[in-house]
Amino acid sequence: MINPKENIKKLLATALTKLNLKADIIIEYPKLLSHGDFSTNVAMILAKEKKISPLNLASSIVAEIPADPDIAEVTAVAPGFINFRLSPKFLGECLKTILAEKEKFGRGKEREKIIIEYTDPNPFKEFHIGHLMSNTIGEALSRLFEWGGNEVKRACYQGDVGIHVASAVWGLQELGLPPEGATLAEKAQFLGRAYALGAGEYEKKKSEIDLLNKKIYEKSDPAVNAIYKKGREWSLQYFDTIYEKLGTKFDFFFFESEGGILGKKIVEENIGKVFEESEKAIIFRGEKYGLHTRVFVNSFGLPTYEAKELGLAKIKNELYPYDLSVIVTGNEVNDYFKVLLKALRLVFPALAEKTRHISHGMLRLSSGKMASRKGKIITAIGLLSAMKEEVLKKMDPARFADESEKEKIAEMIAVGALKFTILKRSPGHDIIFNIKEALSLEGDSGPYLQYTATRANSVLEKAKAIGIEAVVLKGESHELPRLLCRFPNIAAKARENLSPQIIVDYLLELAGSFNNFYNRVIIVDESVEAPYKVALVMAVHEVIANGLNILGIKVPPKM
RNA sequence: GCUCCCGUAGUUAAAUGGAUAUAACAGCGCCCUUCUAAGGCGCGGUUGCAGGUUCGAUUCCUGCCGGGAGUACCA
Repeated sequence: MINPKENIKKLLATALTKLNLKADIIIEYPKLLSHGDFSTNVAMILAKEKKISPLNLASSIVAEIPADPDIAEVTAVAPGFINFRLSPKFLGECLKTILAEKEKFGRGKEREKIIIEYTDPNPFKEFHIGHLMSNTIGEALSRLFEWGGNEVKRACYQGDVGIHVASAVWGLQELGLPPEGATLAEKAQFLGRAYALGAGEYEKKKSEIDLLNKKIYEKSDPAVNAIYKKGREWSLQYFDTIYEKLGTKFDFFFFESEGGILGKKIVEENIGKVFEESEKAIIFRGEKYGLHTRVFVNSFGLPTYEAKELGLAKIKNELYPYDLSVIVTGNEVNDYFKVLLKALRLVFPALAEKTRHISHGMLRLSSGKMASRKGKIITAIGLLSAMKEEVLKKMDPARFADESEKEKIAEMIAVGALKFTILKRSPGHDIIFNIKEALSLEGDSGPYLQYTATRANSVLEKAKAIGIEAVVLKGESHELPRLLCRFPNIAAKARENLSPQIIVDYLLELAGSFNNFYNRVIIVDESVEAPYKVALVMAVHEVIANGLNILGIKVPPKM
């Protein structure tokens, strides 16, 4: 199948050459499907330069566009758009392609090596809904890159040393260890309480906790080491159970304790060149570059996050020589990431060139910023089980073989609903998290898309039972095939913009169109149209499944 | 104080400088003897305010108002 977008670009270029015109051709989707399948504003751009009527120029260009079997109609419309309509022949071929390529339909042919760091929870602290955001976005981006044909390595960077850990260990010293026989989840919860206690007292007990921090780095106090080792182990084991639920498998786990040693060395080697000493600390003067000053090694001689990240960049590249390194974090660290990237650019220019920082918005509750140091947090697992409960209420037990199948599907739906809530926003903006709304499984939601897919699935099962096979008898320019054929270009666009939200928007439009069709038309019937209608449904099911796969959302067989 | 981000329907959000600003939720009214009603159909905007650039501004620029984040040893 020829990429229609590229084809149209070529046709336009031919026409422009004939008219002795030159321009960057941008092809976009018209706002309304009724306008056509593709459109360009190239005539309006050129008309501005030449100071002639855009609509007249558009008409002249249209007159020079060669006939093409894939294009049914080209029109010039006010104020100067040129609209293209795909031919039924092309749409028919496209449907055939979907049915032939199935779960590979829409994949790209890129060949980059990409490492993407995300989630980054801190041992000793709760895995909260903020980590869920990072995980969901990072996982979706990973899949998006993979969908493009790239080789992707997933990395998780965990802060196993630092003031937050010292605070938690201090809290454990106060509270004692959790009771024998506590479950992993209970232990994790206990650690969360210990951290909240330590963080809350930090102002008052600063010197104590700072000292503890130093001891943990140096592993100099056996009693502290023992507490630290246990807590770290519980946290990491607990995180593993969460990743399994979320469907993430990391290739690399990095720890601050590793990046710190190398990072500190790099910083020290560059004193005088990039960094300077000030008040017993080693700092980077960001003001020279319109940024602000940040401490890379503190006055205790311990590396801060900035130095650790510097070391990590090098470690990552040695382990896996990448073409692109993506780091996903919350946007509250945007400013210091700018400082960090500037410092990286001065120390390792080649690495900085290949590094991109992507931030997601902050997760906010109606009561304000979610602050784990105040203990006012919603854990990922807590939210997930609340959602699972809502899902179970809606499920009809008669549809499922047994409780375990029902449970399994309920979890797929709960995870899907959560991921969707995060991914439907365009990246970088804050999300006001309304628990009630997140629990709602109607309207634009993950379950809506999953439901649409299962609906399509049961139509297909019915057709199979009766013995109707999917056949693309013809092509037609109705909404559904036109939307379906957009998928490869939509996936490419989402990748270019690093924006899974583009996939979400598209899937909602496709699902809406299918559900409308489903309500209007009886698909499996005795008519001669039936094989074609079944083919359409099959293509819808395939494309929704492929799209949800990119988002990291599973498609339940029924619900 | 300074730097960055944001302000769109009652609410939450869409919209590479383009066509009639797009959805969902909440509200009202319809549609299950049909393949799953977690569905479908119908009914609403001074895009915070004031200027500017442009054939064209939610989008770019300036000022103001309002919200958030960062601003040297946390991340």
